[in-house]
Amino acid sequence: MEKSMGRENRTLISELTQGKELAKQLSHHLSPSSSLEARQFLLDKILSSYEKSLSLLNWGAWVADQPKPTVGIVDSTHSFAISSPRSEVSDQDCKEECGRDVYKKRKTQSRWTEQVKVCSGTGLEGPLDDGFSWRKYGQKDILGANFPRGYYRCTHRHSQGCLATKQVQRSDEDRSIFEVTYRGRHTCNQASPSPVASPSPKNDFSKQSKYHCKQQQQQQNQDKPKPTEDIFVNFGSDCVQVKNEELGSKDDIFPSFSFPCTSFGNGDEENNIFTESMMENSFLGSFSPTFISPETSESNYFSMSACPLNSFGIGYQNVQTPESELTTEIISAPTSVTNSPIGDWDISIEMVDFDTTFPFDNPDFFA
DNA sequence: CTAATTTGACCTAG
DNA sequence: CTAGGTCAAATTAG
Repeated sequence: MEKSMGRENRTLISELTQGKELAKQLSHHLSPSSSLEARQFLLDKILSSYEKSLSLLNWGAWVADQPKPTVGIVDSTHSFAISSPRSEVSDQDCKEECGRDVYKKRKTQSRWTEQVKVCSGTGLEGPLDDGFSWRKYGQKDILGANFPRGYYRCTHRHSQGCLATKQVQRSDEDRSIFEVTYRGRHTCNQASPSPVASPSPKNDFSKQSKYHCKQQQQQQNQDKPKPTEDIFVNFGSDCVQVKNEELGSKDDIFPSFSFPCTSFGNGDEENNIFTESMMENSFLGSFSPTFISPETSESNYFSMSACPLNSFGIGYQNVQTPESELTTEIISAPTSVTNSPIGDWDISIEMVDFDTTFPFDNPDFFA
């Protein structure tokens, strides 16, 4: 256990350090003479670093019961976690017995939205698989939306009382955009949430091999008869955007994260073993840490940290939220990444204790 | 056979 | 009252 923690810490430090240096690089490029691309590139890298770091903090620190008030994201995340700490847990208990109580709690549950864009355009789209087993329990036509919304809950709801649920809906006009809203956290012990390392036993898609399998259940529209075959989507061009939202609160605006999993540049690599399974464990603040087994968590860390890595800024375009209707109150600060990221991330930076003493020349990075 | 999905009824919040 | 979310019986898939 400590081993993984150590590794994690190192990764964290490494990421932060990198972010710091990148920021310095960026400062060099602030002069108008610098190329915009260079700046974009740096920005993207910085964001990626922070994102990764934050995620690590989320899991590692929190599980270890260490309410680090570090960064904005963490903070905001944390807040929803505590917004209904025991209610979620007790709910599950009560749920079985009290039955209809669910409706009430619905409101208090933390949730966050992940926007998945599949740029493949091959016609076969499917939401990314987050590594958990979901079971569809409902579908609803949503007002103003052309596509129905699918409701999923964790398969282990009964066996382990896992309350995690998610909703999947795809954008009206942009069929390539899926909005996945997660609710609650997984309290179950899933075999191997990270398909990257080990494919889940039940879904053994050998054809999807090394790539992260997105054998997501078909949460589809009725035009598609049976997408069972391959919902395999071309990864090279997936973009995932994650938004955190706390119900009712708007001050913890944490801008959406963009994970340009675009393999960009180097053509088709298999390098992009990305998954969008990151947010899974972000909200465990309120749950007993026991539900995560060391090994499980470890693999989680892995898949998560793998994601934003190759985000080279150049080919990057922010998958901004379709101005249409992104469900409720999704924080609309999507352009932050390209437009004014620093501003939004400002808090993060200072809280992380940016070391301003570092000399402005780092040979390490840049080009 | 078991497990997952479908689908309309039901329930709640706004 | 309406829209969104969930339940649960019926159906389908593995």
